[in-house]
Amino acid sequence: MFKAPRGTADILPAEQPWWRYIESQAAAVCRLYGYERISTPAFEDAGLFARSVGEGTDIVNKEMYIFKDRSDNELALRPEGTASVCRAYLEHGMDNQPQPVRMYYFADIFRYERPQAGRYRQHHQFGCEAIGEASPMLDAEVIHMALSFFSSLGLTNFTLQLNSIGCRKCRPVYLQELKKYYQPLSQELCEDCRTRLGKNPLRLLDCKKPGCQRAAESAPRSADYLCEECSLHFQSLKGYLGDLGIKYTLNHRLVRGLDYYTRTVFEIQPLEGGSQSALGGGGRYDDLIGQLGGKATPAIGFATGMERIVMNLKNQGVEVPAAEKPAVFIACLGEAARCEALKTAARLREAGVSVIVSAGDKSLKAQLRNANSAGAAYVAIIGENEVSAGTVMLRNMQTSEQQELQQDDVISVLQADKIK
RNA sequence: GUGAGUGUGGCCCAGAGGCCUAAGGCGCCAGGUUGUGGCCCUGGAUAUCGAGGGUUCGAAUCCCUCCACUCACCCCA
Repeated sequence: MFKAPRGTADILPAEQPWWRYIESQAAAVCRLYGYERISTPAFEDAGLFARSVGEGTDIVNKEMYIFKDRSDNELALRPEGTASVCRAYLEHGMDNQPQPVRMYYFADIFRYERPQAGRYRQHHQFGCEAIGEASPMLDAEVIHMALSFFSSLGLTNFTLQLNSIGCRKCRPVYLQELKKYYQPLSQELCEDCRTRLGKNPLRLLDCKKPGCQRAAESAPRSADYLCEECSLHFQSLKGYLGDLGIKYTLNHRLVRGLDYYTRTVFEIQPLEGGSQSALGGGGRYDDLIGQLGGKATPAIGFATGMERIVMNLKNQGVEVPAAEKPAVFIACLGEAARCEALKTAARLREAGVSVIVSAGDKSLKAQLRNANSAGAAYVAIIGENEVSAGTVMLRNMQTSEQQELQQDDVISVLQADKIK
């Protein structure tokens, strides 16, 4: 027997209400903020991710699904969403549109990792990007949007972690300081961190090993080394957030694992969370479009993992709208009735009524049982009597009342009961 | 990649060497008189006890190998 590949999951009908709920809330929030949907391919030129996410990151190093197609193109299933949106921005000359261009997406994301709670090899992200404007207003907008999305879902108990990691100008200075600080401590660091010290010192800060944690405590903070512009940007962002009544926690150890981030980085974490805590995260990536061959174009984005949202909704006992039940279940007895059932169903559906037709050859009792477990509001019974009279027996499953009706009267009864 | 735990019908699970030709619950199917659901009652189907090998007179139960899943680390959504 075949099984879904490791780290992938079927989202069964019973799970769909959560997904529908999340998707519709997301789309509603995006409408409120003027973001338009974009869909990009599930795979791209592998180089796109190597160049944007960064050669030194775990995502590119060990988590990408890379493959060659039959023409020897090196492709990768997307390990994140931002790179593709930026590629599309450039490819379609969106820099000619009024800036910033605001877009959102739902995307399947693929990363070759060992699965565990809240982590999958294929997962789904909802994200948004605002490309073409450097103002901290936009940072505030994206953060506000992310938070109001979670609130609109009914999630409480999460925090906003905020940091600024500077830009091309000031970050090198900071990294020097960081190295200077860590060098003498290198004996106390874990093996990974010792290599990070040379390759990607920012990552030293979010190592969870106790020794490294201690070292990180009193490490220099990026926010203290920002250049004039970055500092101003960060100050105004904090000001805007304050004005909007958004509470945040400054977290100098929040650095994020993708290389393209500049200035603002943020993460949203549930208060009582397992280890895969991040509900969502994002930040500014002012150099990325340039790195991909466009002109210098500032941008900021945010993404959230839908599986983790579902997890949190369940943990917090949030109720989501139930799946719609069929309005009418048609039960039929005998060959002549079967034909009549199909015709009746067609008529009802034309009127916009949802109908399940009982198929096969079951007893009326069995058909009613099926109707009950389908949650149908009404059952239309068509047997020999009804066929010859040209009627149906319409049974209200709630009240157990039933009446024999002319075909044409069925719809008006349903409408009177506001059933669709 | 590393470490730990688990693997019994569609699902939850009992079972700890012979009483297991594997229990129970949920679900599914059928019946409880002729064309009527939800509750209740009765009956039924569905398990080569993850796979392979070994120990033993005898293994779901012990040992080995493999596989899968879960959780954790790394990192993140």
